[in-house]
Amino acid sequence: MTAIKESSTIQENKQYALEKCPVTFVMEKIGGYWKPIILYHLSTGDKRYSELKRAIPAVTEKMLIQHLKQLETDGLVIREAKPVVPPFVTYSLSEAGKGLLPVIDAMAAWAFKVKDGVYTI
Amino acid sequence: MTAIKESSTIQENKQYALEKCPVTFVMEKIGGYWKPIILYHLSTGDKRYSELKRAIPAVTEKMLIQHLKQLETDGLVIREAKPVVPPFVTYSLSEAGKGLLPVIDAMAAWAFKVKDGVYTI
DNA sequence: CATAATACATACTTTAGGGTAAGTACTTGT
DNA sequence: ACAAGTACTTACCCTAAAGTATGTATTATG
Repeated sequence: MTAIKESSTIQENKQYALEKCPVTFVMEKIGGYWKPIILYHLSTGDKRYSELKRAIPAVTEKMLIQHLKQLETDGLVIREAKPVVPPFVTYSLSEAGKGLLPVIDAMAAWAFKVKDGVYTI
Repeated sequence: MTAIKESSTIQENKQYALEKCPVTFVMEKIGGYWKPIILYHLSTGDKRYSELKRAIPAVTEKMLIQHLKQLETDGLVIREAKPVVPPFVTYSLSEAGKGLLPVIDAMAAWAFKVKDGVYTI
């Protein structure tokens, strides 16, 4: 249990995020490098833990499970475990998680436009 | 100039991002805590540096200027400086930057839905 | 009996990013 | 002569996040 320094700008900010700036609020939930990528891979349907691992080879197991737990805690993904051995766990998007798909889709659309040279960056 | 360790998963990943995952590619450009917030504040029109500072009180000057420079380098914002004293510098979205507005808008729309209780998270 | 498969957990180390504080340049106003 | 305003810059420190490596439970299978 690592104590959080109260004077961290970002941490203090998080308390008031929704009131102050909607984008800040979203960044609390899906900020960080891996979360949007996980959501993107779940957007095409339920995935087992091991399927996500294969779909995102660059992520370490620690990061994957950590972010899945956070996304679950934040109510964006749903974890379902069948009581079998070996374990069978699937992750899927909740309604709130599905509500974020326009964000993910807009990201993908922009990336493809860049790829196609629509924008010169 | 701080050397980047080659063995960082995220750093290595960045080389191949666009090929592998469009969302990863976008996260390279607007990932991090402050960038989407900056874009959000620029979405309503050009802003002077000092206006941005006032609009985002929680950000430190170092972070603000650092991210503005990165966004400029990435071709998402345009910096225009009038050669006057005191300095008069305005930041605005480039075409590519404007292309990201659907992403920002989708974020804001989701946040307001959460606020209105459309989703239970 | 040992290995494989799945879905994690945990201890420890490293690093990238963020925070603090101070300084710079140039001119106008008092 | 000194402060005030604007848009930065730079040096140093600290922490949160990410990476590495190993361990756990359970059962089927050779």
